[in-house]
Amino acid sequence: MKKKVASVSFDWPKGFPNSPLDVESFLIGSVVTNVSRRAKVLSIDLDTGYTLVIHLKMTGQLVFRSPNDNFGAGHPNGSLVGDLPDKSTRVTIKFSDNSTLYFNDQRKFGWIRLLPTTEVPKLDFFKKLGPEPLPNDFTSSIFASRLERRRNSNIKSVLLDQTVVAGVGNIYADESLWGAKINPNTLVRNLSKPKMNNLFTQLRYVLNLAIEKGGSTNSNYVNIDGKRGSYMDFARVFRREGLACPRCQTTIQKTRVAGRGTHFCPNCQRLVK
DNA sequence: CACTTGACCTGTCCGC
DNA sequence: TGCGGACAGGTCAAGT
Repeated sequence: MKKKVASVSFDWPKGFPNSPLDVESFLIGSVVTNVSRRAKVLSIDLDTGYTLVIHLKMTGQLVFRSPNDNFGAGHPNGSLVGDLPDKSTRVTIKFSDNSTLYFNDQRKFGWIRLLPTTEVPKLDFFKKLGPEPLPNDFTSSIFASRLERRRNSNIKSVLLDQTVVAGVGNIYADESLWGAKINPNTLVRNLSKPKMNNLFTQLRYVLNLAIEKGGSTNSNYVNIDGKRGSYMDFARVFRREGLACPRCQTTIQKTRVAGRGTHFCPNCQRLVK
């Protein structure tokens, strides 16, 4: 159904950084023409030639409700998110059919920008962004050559580098390194070609599994219906420190690599120099 | 230039 | 029970 913006409210000036001052007059009356994703960024195109660009960061939520929806916590279809707006709601966009889009963000790291559609690809982030990992034209040799751009860094931080490959975050970095039996501290220059190929396969496996499971609700993440994702139930190392490695039963450890919590099996994922 | 660290924010958990 | 501090994850600015 056609979604036409009827009203916009936001309690939080930083929610629209670098956007036209009069966000409301730009948005009201505009009609959504397309919704897309690139890396961890969402884009909602409008028929006015403007686009809402959204990043949820860690605790952001984008939840859509129709007037008759009842997805509250006590409901059989219960979601992580109850009645909205709640105290983490930063932006509310109401449509002419009385449906509503809520942008919630507990920690306020996320943002929404309103930009001319033609300006979106010119954002520095998009210009530097690496390829999407899942399309068929992304091959293991392309992956390997992009890793080589940072030969002297540890593989964990390179996986997290959005200019190398788009969209890989902390959870799926740890999970794919476990799958490929690679220690997170391994320098890229010490990774053999077979290991890189293995990592390529494991990364795509983990991402596809996560999509199938609706993502990872480590804390706040929910889908557009406000429902949590279940990948964490299938995680093999992430947040499983102190538990047995599913492959060899060795106790999983947690350390810090690239400034992030990092989980690995000290037996399966030995450091190769 | 390549690479690492700190800031951004708030809620939760842990120890005293 | 209260309170301080560590911690969580994604990106960018600032530092080495």
